[in-house]
This record gives sequence, C-alpha cells and structure tokens, in this order.
Amino acid sequence: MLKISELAGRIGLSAHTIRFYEKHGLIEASQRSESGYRLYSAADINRAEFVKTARNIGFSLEDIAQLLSIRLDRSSHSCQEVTDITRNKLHEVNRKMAELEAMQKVLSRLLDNCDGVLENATHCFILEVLDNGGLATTGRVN
Amino acid sequence: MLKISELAGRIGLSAHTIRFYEKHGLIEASQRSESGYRLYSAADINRAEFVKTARNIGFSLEDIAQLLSIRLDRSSHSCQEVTDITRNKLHEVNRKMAELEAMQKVLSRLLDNCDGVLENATHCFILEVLDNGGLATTGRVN
DNA sequence: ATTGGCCTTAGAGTTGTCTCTAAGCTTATA
DNA sequence: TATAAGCTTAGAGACAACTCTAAGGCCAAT
Repeated sequence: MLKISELAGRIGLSAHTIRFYEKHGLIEASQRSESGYRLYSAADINRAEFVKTARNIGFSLEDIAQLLSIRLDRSSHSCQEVTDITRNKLHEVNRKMAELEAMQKVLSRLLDNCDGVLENATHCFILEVLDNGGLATTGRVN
Repeated sequence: MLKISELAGRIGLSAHTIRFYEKHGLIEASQRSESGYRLYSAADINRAEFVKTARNIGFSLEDIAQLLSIRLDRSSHSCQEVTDITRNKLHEVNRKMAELEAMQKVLSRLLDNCDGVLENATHCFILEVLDNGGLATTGRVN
C-alpha cells in the first residue's frame, strides 16, 4: 500500500494532481489509514498508471473517465466504444494540426518575405501585411 | 463614424469581444457620442482590422498588443522586433505541431492494431496498451 | 407614448487542467 | 521531545480568450 506521495513519485504526478484526479473520479484509494491517509493498492496503482498513460497519449480527463468505466467492466462494453473515443480524439488532433499548419504557413511566409534587418519599422513587411488584411492569396508572394 | 455593432459587423467580431479587446488595450474608440456611445473613426477601424487579421493568423492578444505598439510608432522600433515576435510564434506553433504529431502517430497506431469489432471489450487492444504503459517502442507493433 | 433594439458599465461565468493555500493533524527522525 | 516532513480538507487562484448578465439609459419607428 502506497501513500499519496509514493504513488505520485511512482507515476510522475504531483500529490495535488492525484487528489484533483480523484475529485474527478479518475483515481481512487481503496483504503484509508487510521489517520485518514490515502492508501493505494496494486489495483489502484494500475488504474493510476492507466490514467497517466492515457493522459500522456493526450486523452482528455473526460475521455479517460469513459475509458475507465469501460475498463472497469470490459465484458459489458464493446471494443467499438473504445475505438470511437480514440477515433474522435484522432479527428480532434487532425483538426488542430490543420489549424496549426495554416498558421505555420502564414508565419513562415511572413518571415521569408521580411528581411528583418531594417533599422526601423516604417516599412516593415509584416506590419504591412497585417495592415492590409493578410497575405494576398492572388498573386504570388513567394 | 461607426457604432460598436457596426464595427462588429464590419470586422466579424461581436460587440462583446470588441469591448473585451478594448479593456485589454487592443481596440479603441477615439470618440464618444453625447450619450456615451463608442464611435469608431477610420483609423480606429484600421486598427481593429489589424487586430482581427493578426488574430486570424494566430497571434495571441499579448503578441498583438506588442505589434500594435510598434505599429503606433514604427520609426522608433526596429523591424527585427516584429520578426522576433513572428519567429517566436512560429516556434510555438512548431512545438505544438510536434506534440500533435506524436499524438497522431500513437492514436493511429492504436486504431490500426485494433479491429474494433469485438462484441465486448475483454480483449480490447487499446485498453491493453493503456494498461501496459503505452505502445511498446521495442519490437514492432505494426 | 410605447415598443424594441441598441448602447452603457462592472463584474461574474465558462472551459480544462491543474496549482496552491490555510489551518490543522500524523508520522518519522534526531 | 522537538522539529520537520507529510498528510488531510475545502476552497481559491491561474491561464486564455472569450461570453454573458443585470440594470439601466438612448433612439428610431409606429
């Protein structure tokens, strides 16, 4: 049986975060010591590690709550529920990537077209683009 | 001179958001009507459009505040200050992209290896990976 | 004159994920 | 036995960028 900071050290979360996860139903201590300290069993530790792994992958706390409830009673859930959660997450990631890629393109184009060595910014290319509503999409900028 | 909702319609922000931006020093109404309504001049509108464009590109409100102060007095700022802000943003975007790419890889690998049609989740590949601390990096999973 | 839609302000609420604090009890070490 | 380190709780605070509310004044049209 581990105490909270032992569990924390073991899985790489702070004790604060573990209590926070507990408040949200993700991690639990199946026992308490006489003085009220949380005590984590092997099963509790496994569960905590599951949570940490899922968090590392990028699942939200809400996703993880769902995955945990499936894990708790695997036989009454389908594998598809799990793949759905995973697929949704992947779609979300793809959406964000697309957004970031768009930003990346604009930012690098701005930098490519600005020598950035002018002593003052009276004719700064980037400011001009911002003033003109963005990079022209007609006509090459490259 | 535009009133707030006219400006809002013109640049595609809500009046709420414009007031919020004003509170943060990004947009200002150089005049008020007798009854206290905000009135936006051509210069105010340009500034608001600058803000909107920068926001569309993905700059944070804090970035924009800096860009605006350069724009306000271009001659006493260097072009490099602008490129620095832009470069920092690009680095931030690149960092986030790398994170998302990692997530993307893991998620697609999870999905690739799970047929996801099992009636129940007793042997769900994804749950097993989560239970075992993540995808093995040694040994092929593909 | 009344209605409805716009405007004002200060300030609270939202989302997600922590992060920290205060006040007080417990346990281990010197 | 004294001290430090660790534990408990409820609840506040942080961050970004909004989003909304309440309570009230203003203005144009019917």
